[in-house]
Amino acid sequence: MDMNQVRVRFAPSPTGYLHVGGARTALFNYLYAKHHHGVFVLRIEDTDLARSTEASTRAILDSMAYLGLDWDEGPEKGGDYGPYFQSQRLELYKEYAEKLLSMGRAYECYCTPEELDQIRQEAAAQGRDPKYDGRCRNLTDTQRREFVRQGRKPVIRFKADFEGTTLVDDLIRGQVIFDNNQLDDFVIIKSDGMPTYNFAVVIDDALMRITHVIRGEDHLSNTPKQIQIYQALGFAVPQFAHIPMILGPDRTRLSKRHGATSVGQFQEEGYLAEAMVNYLALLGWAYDDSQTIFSKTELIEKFSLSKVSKNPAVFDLAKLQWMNGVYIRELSLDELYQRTLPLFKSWGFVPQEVGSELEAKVKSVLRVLQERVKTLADLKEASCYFFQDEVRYDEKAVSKVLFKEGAAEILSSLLPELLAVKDYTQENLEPVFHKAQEQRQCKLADVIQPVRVAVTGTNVSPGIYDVLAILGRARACQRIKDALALIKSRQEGQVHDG
RNA sequence: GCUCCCAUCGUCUAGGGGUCUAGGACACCGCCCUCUCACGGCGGAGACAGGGGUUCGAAUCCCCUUGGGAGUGCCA
Repeated sequence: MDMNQVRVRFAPSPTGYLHVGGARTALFNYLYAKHHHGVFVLRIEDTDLARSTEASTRAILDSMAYLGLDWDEGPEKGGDYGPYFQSQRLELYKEYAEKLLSMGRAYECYCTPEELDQIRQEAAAQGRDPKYDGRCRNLTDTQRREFVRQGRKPVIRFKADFEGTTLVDDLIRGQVIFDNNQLDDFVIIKSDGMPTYNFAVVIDDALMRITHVIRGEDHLSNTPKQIQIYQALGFAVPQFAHIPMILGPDRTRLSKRHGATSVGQFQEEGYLAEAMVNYLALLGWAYDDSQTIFSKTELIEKFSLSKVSKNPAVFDLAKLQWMNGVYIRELSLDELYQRTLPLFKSWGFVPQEVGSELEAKVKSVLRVLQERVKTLADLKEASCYFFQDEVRYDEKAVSKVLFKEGAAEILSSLLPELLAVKDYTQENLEPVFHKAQEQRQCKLADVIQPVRVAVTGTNVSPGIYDVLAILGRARACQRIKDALALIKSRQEGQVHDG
C-alpha cells in the first residue's frame, strides 16, 4: 500500500436527511480525494441508538448518489477497513477502551445523569467551568461494589491530561493552541456500551488510516480531546482541515427553519446535481476572481484546501437558482427530455408510454421553456396548458387583458384567419398577427396578449407563434372560442347587475 | 461564564505592503432587444467594522474594542 496515499472520509450520522452543510463537507472530501488520486471513504456514525434510523441512512446514500459523490469504500461497497457502520464496530471500541483502562488512561464512572447535572450546576453557581470533577477517578473496590449493587451501569471516562497545551495544526486555520486545563475527563463509552463520538471517531479514523480529516468548524473545539486519545493510544495524528460553517440568511447556523436545507428536497424541487455541486463548491471555496461555473472535472482539477475560506458562508438560494438555470440552459434538448420525462409522467401530463409524436411535442415544449425556468419543477406551472384540456385562467390576466375594450373583437376577427391558415406552422402564423395589427393601427401586443391569455390562461408565456403551433390549430381555436364565451357571459352578467 | 474560530459591496468572494480612485458573480436599479416573460447585451448604485500601532507606504502585518459563529452532553 502506498503510505502517502490520501485517505479522507465523510462520516454522517443517520439521524436525518443529508443537509447542504453535510453535502458540502462530503463534496470537499470527495474533491480532495479525487484531486490527489486518493480514497474517499463513507462511514456511517450510528452510535446514537435513539436517533439513528435506517431510513436516514438510505436517504443519505441516495442524496450522495444524486450528487454523484461516489465513495471508494463504505456501505454497499465494502473495502479493506470495514465494517463501515460504527454499530458494527463495537468490539473495536471495546478493545481500545479496555486498553486505555489497563494503561490507567481511563476509568469507570458511576455517576448518574442527575449527579452530573448537579456537578455542573454547582460549578456554574460558583463561577467555575462546568466540567466533570473526576470524583470517580480513584474509586475503591468497596465503593465500586456498592454502586454495582445499586444497579448502576458505569460509563468509561478518558483520563485527560490537564498539563500544558495541545496544538491543532489545521490546514485551513493554521496553528490553534488549546490549554489542556480546559479539558475534563470526558466519556468515551456510554453506559449502554456504545462509544461516544469523540472516541469512535478517533478509533475509526486511525484504523481506517485516514490521512486528512476534513470536517465542519464545529468540530474544531473537540479536536484537542481527540488528539489526546490519538496520543494515548500511540496512533498517528491525521492532518486536520476545519471548513467554515454554512449559515442561513439571518447568519445563524443553517437549519430547517431557513427553508429547504436537505439535499433530497432540492432534488425534488428540480435542481440539477451539477448545479448543486457547483454552488456548494463555491460556498467557502473560490478559484480566482473570474470563474464561477465549474464542471465536476474542473472542480477536481482545481480544488485545493489552501483556497478554502475561513469565514462562514450564507446560503444564497437566489444564486443557486440562477446557477440551476445556467445548467438547465446548457443541457441538450435530448438530455433535458430524458431528465424531465419522469416528471411529466408524475404530473399526469403524459401517459406512461410516450409515442414519437408526443415525444416531439414534449421536446417542442422544452425547447421554448428551457431558458425560462430556474428549476425542473418550474416546468409544471409553465407547461400545464400544453397538456391539460382545461385552461386555468389567471384572474388578473383575464380582467386585465381579456375583459379589456376591444379584446373580443380582436379574438373573433382572428379566429377565422387562424382557421384559414394553409399550413398551420409558426412561420405562417406570424403574418396573420401582423396583418391584424396593421388593419387596426394598434400595437402588436394589443392583438397578441388577448390570444395569449385565451390559449394559456396567463399573460406570461413563450412566444405566441410557438405556443399556437405547439398547441395545434384545433385546440388553440377552441380556446379562443372559450375565451369569447367567457367574455360574453361576463358582459351579460354586467347587464343583469346594472 | 469559559475556550476557540472569524471579520472586503445585501450575498458568495478576488485581494496575501505599493499595480486598489478595491476586481468578479448573484441579487437590485436603468437602458437596449422585444408580442408578455425569460435569455442576451450595455450601464449604474453598492464594501475594506472601529480605534491604535509597525512602515516611506496598509484592505493586506501586530494589538485592543466591537460584532458574528462554534464548542463547553452518556448528540454527532
